Amino acid sequence: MQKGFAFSKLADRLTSIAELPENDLELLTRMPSTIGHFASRDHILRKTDQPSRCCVLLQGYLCWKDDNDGQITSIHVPGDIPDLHALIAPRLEAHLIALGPAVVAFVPHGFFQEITSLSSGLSHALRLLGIIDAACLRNWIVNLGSRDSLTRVAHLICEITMRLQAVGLARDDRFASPFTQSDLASACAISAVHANRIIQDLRRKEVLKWHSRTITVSNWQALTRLAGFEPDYLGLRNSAEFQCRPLQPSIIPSEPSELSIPRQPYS
Amino acid sequence: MQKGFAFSKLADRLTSIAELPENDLELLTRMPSTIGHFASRDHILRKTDQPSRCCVLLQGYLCWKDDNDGQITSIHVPGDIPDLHALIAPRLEAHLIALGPAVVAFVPHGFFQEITSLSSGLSHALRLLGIIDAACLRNWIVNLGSRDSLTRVAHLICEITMRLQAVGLARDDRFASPFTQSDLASACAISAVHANRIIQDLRRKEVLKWHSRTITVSNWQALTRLAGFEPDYLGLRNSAEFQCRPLQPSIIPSEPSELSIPRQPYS
DNA sequence: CGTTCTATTGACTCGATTCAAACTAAGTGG
DNA sequence: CCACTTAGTTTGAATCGAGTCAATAGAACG
Repeated sequence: MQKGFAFSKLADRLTSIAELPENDLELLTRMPSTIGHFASRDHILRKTDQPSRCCVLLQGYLCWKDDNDGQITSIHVPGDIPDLHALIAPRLEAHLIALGPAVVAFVPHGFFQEITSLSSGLSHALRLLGIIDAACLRNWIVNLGSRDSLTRVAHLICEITMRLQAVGLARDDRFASPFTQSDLASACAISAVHANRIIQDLRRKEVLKWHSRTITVSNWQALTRLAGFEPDYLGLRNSAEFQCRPLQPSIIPSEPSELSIPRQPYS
Repeated sequence: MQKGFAFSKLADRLTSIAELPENDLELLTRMPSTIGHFASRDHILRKTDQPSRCCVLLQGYLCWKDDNDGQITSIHVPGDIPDLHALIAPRLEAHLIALGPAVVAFVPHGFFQEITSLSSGLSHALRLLGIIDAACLRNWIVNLGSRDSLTRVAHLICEITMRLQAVGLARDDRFASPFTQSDLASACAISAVHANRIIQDLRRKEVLKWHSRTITVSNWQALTRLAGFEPDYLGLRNSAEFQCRPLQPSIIPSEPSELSIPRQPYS
């Protein structure tokens, strides 16, 4: 992993939602971090932990999973800081778990407190990050509450795709899906059996392919229409760039990029 | 409405989640506000608004309601600031609507920015407010995702009861319920018909009464057990006080208090 | 090369929705 | 103060989406 990768993934994420001057990016480069590699299902944080560091996700996926009934309440992609709120409220409400192999940069709380006091721009961007997380939760409530299971799954895939693209991944509408259909089911609050049937349905409708731990969105327009996906809530500055992309993603049949499918030094 | 009521409701709420020194409370007394009275179903904020003031709820209930499918994503009780996030991100994702008659104090964004810079304690408390809101959303995702409809309704009533009590209302386990069964259904993502059957079931189980726009929790223990209610996520400093209350709330058959059932100057 | 995890399929069951109708309470205006 | 209107609640019957159970097929892993 190249030097400075930890900070640059976070910088990608922050600039996707807020304009940051050079000064602020310069501040980010000083981010101290310890890199952690995790295998699928590993616990990054347990409900009982009282962390003094934040997790900046660099590769792979993490999720918050409810202790009691295994409901996944949010899924995180590279650049996210799933436990940013622990800066203010040290109590955790769920487990933070790796969905597939993941690389995490642990950054001391103190660093964020420092840059918050040094730069109003970064302070604003970090708060925005928290607010957008909440907006995602609200959107997910609408999904679970008001949409049928086909729509839910389609919507989740839309969201993940766009969030990956916001940090420079999945540019060709392909991305690693190391999570299982059961994981998907836990997120969408449906049974694993039903999740499987939904995915088959999406395949039959020719909007996506899901093979060998890779999802390929073959018809973005149809998928978003099916999902009723309106990405405003993601708060992306340049979301139009993705929405209005050409139908055929790329002519060159590229391999899934290095960044979307993490090399697996742990397997 | 007595002078200073606006600030004191917010003070009640903030002290329910954080310890605040006298200085900070003194700062709150200077809160400038414009009082607004709303009838049931009134829109306090529309999705398209770009407010420059926050809403501090003084009496009644507000909810965020999704534009497209009417899903209620959160319910707010007196002391709450439903649109606190608009301080950072001016874009709204839903409508803010009155569930029953409501009284709101509009407070300029500038005031919160000011007290945030003046007092680290208030800054912390306000951020905590936002984080607890998010924790409620997460909890609600678990509810919609993993629990059956009886449990959902029971859980919502538990949550509202405890949040009211945190700001000094519903002390006797009774509170105004000006919302309709359809509102409840929109929150719990069930049909209105089914909501009605659930409520009848809860009545039959003798855990609550719902008559003449008032809900009476007649068996708190049974209701929380039924709901699997674990109120940690509400972040209340003194939640044990409520959890361990005696089974029989109060001997004196009191009228619902003035504060829980707003007088209705608009009818 | 067997073990284990994941994906797939079919049959049955059940919770919840929908539709429709009746009933009740709460305004509104003559 | 009563007739009329409207909003909300209650009930029953038919239907459907999704869950559960159970068994098999396939992929990944040590």
